[in-house]
Amino acid sequence: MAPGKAPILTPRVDDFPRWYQDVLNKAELADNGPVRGTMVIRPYAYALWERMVAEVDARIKAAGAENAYFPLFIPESYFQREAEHVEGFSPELAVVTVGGGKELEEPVVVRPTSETVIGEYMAKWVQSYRDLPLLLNQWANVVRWELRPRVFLRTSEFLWQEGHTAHATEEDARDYAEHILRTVYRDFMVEVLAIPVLVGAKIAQERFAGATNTLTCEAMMGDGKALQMGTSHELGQNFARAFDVTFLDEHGEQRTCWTTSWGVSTRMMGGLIMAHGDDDGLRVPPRLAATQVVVLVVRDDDGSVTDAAQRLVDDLAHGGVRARLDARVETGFGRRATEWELKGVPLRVELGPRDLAEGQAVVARRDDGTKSPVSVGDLVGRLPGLLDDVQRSLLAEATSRRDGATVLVDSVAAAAEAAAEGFAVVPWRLLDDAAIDELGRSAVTVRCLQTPDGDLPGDTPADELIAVCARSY
RNA sequence: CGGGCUGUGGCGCAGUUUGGUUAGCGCGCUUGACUGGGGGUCAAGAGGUCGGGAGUUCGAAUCUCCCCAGCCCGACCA
Repeated sequence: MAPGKAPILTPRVDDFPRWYQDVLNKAELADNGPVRGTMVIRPYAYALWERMVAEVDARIKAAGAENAYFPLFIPESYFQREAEHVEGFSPELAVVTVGGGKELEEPVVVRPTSETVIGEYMAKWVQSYRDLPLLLNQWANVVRWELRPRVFLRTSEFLWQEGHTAHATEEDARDYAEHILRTVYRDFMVEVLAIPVLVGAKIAQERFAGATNTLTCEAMMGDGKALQMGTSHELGQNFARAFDVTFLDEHGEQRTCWTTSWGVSTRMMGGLIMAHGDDDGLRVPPRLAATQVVVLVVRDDDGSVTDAAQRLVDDLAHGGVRARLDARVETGFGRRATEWELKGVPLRVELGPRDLAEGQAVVARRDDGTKSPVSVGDLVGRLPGLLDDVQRSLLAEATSRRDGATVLVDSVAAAAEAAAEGFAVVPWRLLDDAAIDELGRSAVTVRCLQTPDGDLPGDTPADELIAVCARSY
């Protein structure tokens, strides 16, 4: 940005939430919906979401689950069947009481999550141990009425994927919940989103309503606060009992299933923005980017530059690069460059008459802002490698920022202080209920429990675990 | 639910205290010219039930009353 010019976005250090809002607007990502707490996802953001869906969906399928679709409307009575589930969700339910102009005999809940309906059908479909495991997933919208909405992070309606599985044994269910967390969620977040995430278990107070164990992927945002990016739950036999999901085992014994559920949502869009965004806007990691390279025609007097740029885009596309042409020469160069930076396109190729005469183009990296000339003939060969560099550098930057803002402490007071700026890691045995209350007074919560080497707790004794504490979204 | 604040072109705001001709400004938008390697310059335009209703007044964005919406803080929360 030219010195002396007013910044396009509120600088992050001045007001991070304001910056976030500015990015949503200026990068044309989303608008608020007409009903409080709802959002409109604009095309550029939706294209990113579609990329997330494609990547996550492929991993879910690789984990053996199949897609299905269950209804948006759920009989209210279903929610009554699992005590903790009702208690947890009733404050945020949207309930339909009128249909077709008539008062409904039984009110209908707009799904906040689908354990209950899916449980009902699992009970029908699972009869024998041969039907297990039953591995289902659905892509859907859900509604949870929110009092403090924030676009992408907490909205009353959001898009997500919810997996629901039934297993013959507790061990099998536990393994699968862990498998999803590691090979679907963590892998996607680290490898595609370039966001380093901590895997861990939620403490009892933070568990999903009705779960026996909740596993989580926690990321650190640019302001040091934590964001829960995805969760995978062991539901024990709570829902299986409530919905009578049972089977005959190989010995002819009637047994109750063990179920899991797991989800990631459009909240990841918020995570993407806040983990990688800088004062110039969004920075999209290349593996996620719907547009990896924008070829920008700087100026064109006779059409020759645009022709060359179009050929380049075609060649890149043939080489498997998601490239896009910007030949809007009637719009100033600076404006267009700024626009693509706001949108975080990883690489920008600038092509003008001057370049064309010299047989080169200028390649600008969004991650570090550097520009370098590359001969036109080399572009198709070199850009894929550059995209890999950008991908790596975004992950490296996010990782070192997180590690730099993570402090090991050995007292509750020190944890509260450290968590004001980032993550505080404290021995779990130091945190009794009173300590958790004390942290809460500084808006600090236990984000997850881990083994000392940063893995899921598994069977590790509780007094050997560490607690990651932070403020959170 | 309690306390505080705000509603004025698409967005952000001034004007309200002390009522007074035609309601301004920045950004954005449209058209044109010159431009063009970082939101370029100049010119000409479009766009308004001043949140809604009632009242006071010769006259209301401005004063009074009622209502609505949103924001912040508290309380409550996967």
